[in-house]
Amino acid sequence: MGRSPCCDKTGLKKGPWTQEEDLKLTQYIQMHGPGNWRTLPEKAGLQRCGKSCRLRWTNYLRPDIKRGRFSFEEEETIIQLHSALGNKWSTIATRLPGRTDNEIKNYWNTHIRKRLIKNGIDPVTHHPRLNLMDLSSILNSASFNLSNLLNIQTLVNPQVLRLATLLAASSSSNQENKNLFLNNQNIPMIQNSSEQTPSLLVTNQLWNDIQTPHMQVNNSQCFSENLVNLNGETSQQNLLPSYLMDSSIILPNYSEQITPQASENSSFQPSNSGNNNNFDMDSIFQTPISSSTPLDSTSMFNINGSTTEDEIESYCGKNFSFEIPESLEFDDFM
DNA sequence: AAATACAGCAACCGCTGTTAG
DNA sequence: TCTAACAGCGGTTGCTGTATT
Repeated sequence: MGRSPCCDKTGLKKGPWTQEEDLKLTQYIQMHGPGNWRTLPEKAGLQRCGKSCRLRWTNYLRPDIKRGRFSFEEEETIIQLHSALGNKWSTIATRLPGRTDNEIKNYWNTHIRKRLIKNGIDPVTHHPRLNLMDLSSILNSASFNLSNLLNIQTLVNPQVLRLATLLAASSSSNQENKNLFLNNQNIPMIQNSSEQTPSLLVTNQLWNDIQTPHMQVNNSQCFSENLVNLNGETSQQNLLPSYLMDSSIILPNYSEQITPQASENSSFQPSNSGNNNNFDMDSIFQTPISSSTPLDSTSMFNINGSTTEDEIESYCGKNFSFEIPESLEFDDFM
């Protein structure tokens, strides 16, 4: 140990650089080249620590630095690389000539990240985000029997059911439920966020949404996008995470089955219209404005472990949250 | 016009890995 | 092999300009 920051030395200046300091540093490096940062300040006549000089040079004064607004191509590259690499800003910077890691990091945090969040995209995983109010706690309850839920597939939308089983398996300590889930659904367990395989989900639609944040998501079509991979190939895919997908499940056309009566009823309950196979997505994926129970961020299940209030609010948005009345008894379904 | 909130960004902090003596 | 300095990296802070009330 015993490594105290060089800036701890008394008499060394901190804070914003002046033009005079920039000039001194630039002139010195032009004559002697960068490096030897420890001795550089004294030789250059600067009351700065070497680290501060190095940062000033690498992030601002270097002649090959490109300043100004990020282009479409640059922003697209950042999103793609971040999707694959995560917060490896220095690595990302090597793919953007003239841009520093610090500049890219700042641009990500102040622009791209916010817009992704606003549009319901997790800036960490680059997947659409889901907030399932209280569902996980219900599924975690001791009285909850997963096998019963798995038997109501004719009543409930298969994808919703799938999500429910996923949550049950990922959050429950009940190994029996986990095994049951795996055997019935044949999809991988949700991964720890730190172990996630880097994903690449940059879409034309996403770019449009970033540019014009007015995304109106239809529940029945919000996950169908034109995907563009690094090779420039385009394909029609579902934006749901792979663990929520199952080619064996044929999704009904909800847009043709929604009835005004059902849409007005935001409670999670089966339709009484005779055909129980018809399930109203709107009745599930809606948080009624008139709800007397305000959304409680602490009760929202967050797959990706995001923490900030504004993110929670944004992700929940109007797109993908639903309310389950406290009075709901799953046994009533059976 | 003043106060406040917000956004953007430069700079700092602290940690880790590398290198030289 | 050990130690200290260097260099790099990612996260965070705080200043400044702008927008809003």
